[in-house]
Amino acid sequence: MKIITTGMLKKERHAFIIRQINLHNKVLSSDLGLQLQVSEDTVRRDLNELSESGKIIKVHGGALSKSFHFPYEQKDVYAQDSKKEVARKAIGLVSEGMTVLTGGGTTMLEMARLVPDDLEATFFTISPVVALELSEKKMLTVILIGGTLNKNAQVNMGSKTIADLSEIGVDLCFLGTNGIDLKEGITDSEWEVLQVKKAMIGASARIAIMCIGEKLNSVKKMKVCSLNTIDYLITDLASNDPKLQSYEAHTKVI
Amino acid sequence: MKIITTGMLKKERHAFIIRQINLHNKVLSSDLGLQLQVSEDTVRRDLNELSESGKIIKVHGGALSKSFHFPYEQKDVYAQDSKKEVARKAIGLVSEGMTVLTGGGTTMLEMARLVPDDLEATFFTISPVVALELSEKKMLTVILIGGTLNKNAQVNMGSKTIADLSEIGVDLCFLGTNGIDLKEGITDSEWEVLQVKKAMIGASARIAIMCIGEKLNSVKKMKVCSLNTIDYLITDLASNDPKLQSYEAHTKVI
DNA sequence: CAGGAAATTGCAAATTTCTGCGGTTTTTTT
DNA sequence: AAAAAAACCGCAGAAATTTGCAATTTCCTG
Repeated sequence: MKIITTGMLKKERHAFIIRQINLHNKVLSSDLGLQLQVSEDTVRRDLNELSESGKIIKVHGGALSKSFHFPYEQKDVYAQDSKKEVARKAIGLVSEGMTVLTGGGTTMLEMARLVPDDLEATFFTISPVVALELSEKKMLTVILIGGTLNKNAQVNMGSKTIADLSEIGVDLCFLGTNGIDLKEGITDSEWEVLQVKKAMIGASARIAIMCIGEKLNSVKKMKVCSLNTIDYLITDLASNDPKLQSYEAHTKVI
Repeated sequence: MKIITTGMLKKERHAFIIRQINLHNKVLSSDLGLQLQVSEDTVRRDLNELSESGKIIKVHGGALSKSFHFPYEQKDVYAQDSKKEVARKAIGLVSEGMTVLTGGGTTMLEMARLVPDDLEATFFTISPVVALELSEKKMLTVILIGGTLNKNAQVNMGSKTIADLSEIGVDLCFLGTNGIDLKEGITDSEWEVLQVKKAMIGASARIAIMCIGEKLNSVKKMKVCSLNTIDYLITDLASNDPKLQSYEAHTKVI
């Protein structure tokens, strides 16, 4: 990635660094030196200041996100990258002026982070976390669908959420899922989640399912909708991946 | 870009600077000196004034937009200790089984943190931040009132929020305020905020106002309600503080 | 409209902050 | 253990800011 910046104020550099860290979970002093067009000493001084005020964690070679958890196992990191890739592809579907509805979860959060700063659009969401992240983007209108906050999923659920969803209409809805299968379509294991997802589907003209490749061909207890209801299937896999071939008959694979 | 200006009054220069900042998110002292045809010393004095009145953020080399902020940065909390004391007193009003409604802001967030882990109660809130904090408490039911997320206040506002508030009824409502005065009662400076606060008051059997002592006897542009509407006034001051005496005729001072 | 107080502005000197560089130390890699 | 990479340290020049002060302008008031 090449980012050219000139004549930044120190505070701006700090903000830039924080953004880079939020985006990639880490930064290298050498990269920042090039991107910010300053010496690595200056970068290190910046990192020191940010570190002393507790915004980042400085390590040899650069810095890490404060919320960065050291990889417990390789798979976690791998999934993280996969989700970022899914998010990156997903945000490509959103264009100027659209009205979008999103659920919660880490993939949605990643997507919220990747919304371009100059995009003017309206985002409905049932996730307070996603809403707060989206509120960083100046040009967005963010509407939080209320309801009973589910402590595990950290999204709003329940009859109020369902009722409110039934009153809106959006262009595109992003949904995550744990169960997706050729025959059973989209499935879920929790009844409450199921109800909300159905309501979200009902509120949207087009539906995009986001899931990492390893979730393909797994079936949960209850059916959300069939594959034909889905307009886009967004995964981290390459579009020519054989695992995706059989899905292409039912939906647009991205 | 070349902008030629001559013979501007200070007020005009200030307006010009604010415009430039709104446009570009930052200004350089040196640029402004040229654009305004005044010495950089004058520019710096202007920036100092604008900074002191909280319109901009002055940094070495120029100034940044007030809305310039780091993603995730916890803004320096002003008078944090006082607010914690207010929060500590406030949470004492909540008892088992109650239904409570709260607004947003740092004081409310402090209160959310202080909710006992074993308290079983229902909290309605218009603040996603407070909601997420409350969701840490296992025994609470947390209901987030939806609406359009206000980027500055980080609370939900707008007609949807008002409508939803009109449909609920709670035992106790916690409200923060910037303006409280014996004669004018509770006042606020933003119309949208005013509407929401009125709706919150309408939804609750009892009203508790939370504010730090220094806010006492200040008046803003628009009236929320009179002091008699208020059931509790919670401040960080000792209950025998002379500043509080005159309020005791209208409301219970804590 | 004259006169004077108060506010404003530019200038220069003193001070502080910022930044890159060379030399040295520490950490990591080979 | 040696080599390489990254950090650290201190310094000096550049840039920005502060401060005091004098000159000027603005704003009242009679």
